[in-house]
Amino acid sequence: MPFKKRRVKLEDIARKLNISIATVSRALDENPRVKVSTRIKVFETAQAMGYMPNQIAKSLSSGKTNIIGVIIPRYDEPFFIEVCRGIDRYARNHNYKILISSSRNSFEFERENLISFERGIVDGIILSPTHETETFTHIKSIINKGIPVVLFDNIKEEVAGADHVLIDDDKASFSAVEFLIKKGKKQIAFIGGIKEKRVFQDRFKGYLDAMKKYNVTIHEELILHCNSLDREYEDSEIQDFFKGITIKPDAVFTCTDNYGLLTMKTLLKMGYKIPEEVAVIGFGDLGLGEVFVPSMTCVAQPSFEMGQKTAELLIDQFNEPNDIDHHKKVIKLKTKLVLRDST
Amino acid sequence: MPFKKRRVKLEDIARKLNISIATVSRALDENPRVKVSTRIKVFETAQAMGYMPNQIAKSLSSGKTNIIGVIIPRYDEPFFIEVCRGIDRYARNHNYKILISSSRNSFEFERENLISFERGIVDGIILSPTHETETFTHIKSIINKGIPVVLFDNIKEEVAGADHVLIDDDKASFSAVEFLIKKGKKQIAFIGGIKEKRVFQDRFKGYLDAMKKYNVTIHEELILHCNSLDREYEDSEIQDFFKGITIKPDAVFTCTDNYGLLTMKTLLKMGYKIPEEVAVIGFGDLGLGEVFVPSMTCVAQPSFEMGQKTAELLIDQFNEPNDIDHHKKVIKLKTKLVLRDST
DNA sequence: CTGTTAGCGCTTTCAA
DNA sequence: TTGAAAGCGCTAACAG
Repeated sequence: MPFKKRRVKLEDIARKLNISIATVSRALDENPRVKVSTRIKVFETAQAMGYMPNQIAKSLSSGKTNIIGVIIPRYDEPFFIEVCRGIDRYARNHNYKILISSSRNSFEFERENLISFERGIVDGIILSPTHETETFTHIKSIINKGIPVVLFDNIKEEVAGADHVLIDDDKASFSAVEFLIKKGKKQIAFIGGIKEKRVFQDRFKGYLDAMKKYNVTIHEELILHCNSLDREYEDSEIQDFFKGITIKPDAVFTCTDNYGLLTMKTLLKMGYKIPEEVAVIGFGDLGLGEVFVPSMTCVAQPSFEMGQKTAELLIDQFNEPNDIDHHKKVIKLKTKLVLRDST
Repeated sequence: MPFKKRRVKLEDIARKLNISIATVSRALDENPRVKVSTRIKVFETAQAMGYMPNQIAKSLSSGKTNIIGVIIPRYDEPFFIEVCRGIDRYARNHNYKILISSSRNSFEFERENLISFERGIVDGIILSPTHETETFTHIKSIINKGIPVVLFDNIKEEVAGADHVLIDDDKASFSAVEFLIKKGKKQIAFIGGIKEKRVFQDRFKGYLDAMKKYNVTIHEELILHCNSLDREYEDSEIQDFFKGITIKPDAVFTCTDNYGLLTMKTLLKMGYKIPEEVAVIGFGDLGLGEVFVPSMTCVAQPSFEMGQKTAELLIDQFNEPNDIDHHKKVIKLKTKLVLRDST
């Protein structure tokens, strides 16, 4: 147990000033019912004595911690960090801090994190479910206890009582593939992520829909659903894929920035010219696409805004009447295709 | 104020079982002084009633929150995120959570964050000072209050009472530049970051030392200290630099991964062949260097380990005797040069 | 405008 | 082995 010097507390100020603790508390709260002169005296004394309020005591007594719990599937995914940055920005502007936990792509960790938040340390929770998350009772149970929840990104099921923030994955990938088709591409490969993840299912659907709508032949061989949860394996999975195909793709639509970059890397190494022989599109647009040579065309996802929006919805819930039972908003944010040199 | 269903508390369990709150508390604590049979009864009842301890009340009463405060200069720097991941991993394994704040490269924010942590919400603090941070009284003041602090990365001054974790920036860049020199490079450019930042000063020193030691001419023209705190500007700063020089570099040593990538991008666009005409080295090795074509040689910084180490030192401080006054450890972690296609 | 007092939910002596 | 009761530091209802 670390040594802590005894902290100055309200009582100390009160005693020194010969007034009550309550008055000190009110004064520091800038409560107008306190005489200005006392208020000033209190402030000065507090300052002089180096008073620092005890947030824990405040929280216990007020029932509010001003902390927002955030659970993301992983840290090493720029998308999630960017969302966190957005959450943090909005939260701080509204006097909240954020406590981030990673579920490490595991449903079990997700549950544990949620439960640990249930111990009263956060006022509300923002969560992006893992690909493993099939049931939502753990989330519903939290909501039932009256703890506000907002979900974002990978949502498999509507959870009554929780707001959702997402993008239209389906439409976003449809548009991207449509763009490739209109450019005259015929052999369009698809590189997606874990099949269990809703966002990847939707992006795949968008791809299929576009292909069908324009009567472009879909080659099973040109479709890859990456299974990797790890950067390293993604790399070899994609390399193996391209080495194994017999049809030469003239375009590749990929479901993350990283897949897009790895695809470009692999294709360049195999001697393809980008974009002359093959076009590549990434998904996310979290910065790297711009640096790569050639720079990568991307579906831009408004990650920072997504974070801000989730925080906004959560904080709104804090201030809402107690309509826990039927409360639910679904917000779809707009994506756009950012054209660069890879297409 | 969000609606919260009344939570089950110790008192409820106590009443139902006709025992005292104290016994319930002890039972749940697995205190051996409680009869096994009561302990079991308590556990079962708690479970059945859906009891969840109130962490805030526990903290108030125990004086421990089991939360570690982390202050980093920015979120959108993979290095810091990777360090946080390391901190998180170690912390969680030891039953701590982390509360991350960004100082957004501002000394003022750094101070504010620190002060807000001083309100008793964290048991200790891990901090990486911004480039603006010249004085350390804000940190010392925290330490004086008995709150354990560990610093990492950009440390300008020894702060009595705080452990430090860093790498040997000087030596790391010396070795990298030495490597270039031994490869026969003569016109070695240097791209560093904000001059105010200690780590960049050291990396610059390493460059200079290596150049001098091997009697390689240092061309002022080939030296750039980026001033940007923002990704976008870094890009144009580096582009402008290379467009402005009259001496053709045959190697570029850069002080971050991003500078390295931007350098490669710029040089490739200008028609340079990498590594035939010019070699490039990055600093950090946080993943992107591997994907780029050509892949980038990097000074690999053990970021995750750095995070783990800081967390370890902090938690050690929690358990140490109260030798606040003269306590100080400086840990230097090893870097290595990871060779890839850009050299 | 200010003081008294009763909590907030849990831990921890001190007694029994 | 258990219970009673005094805090932890602050808030807020109530009284004056």
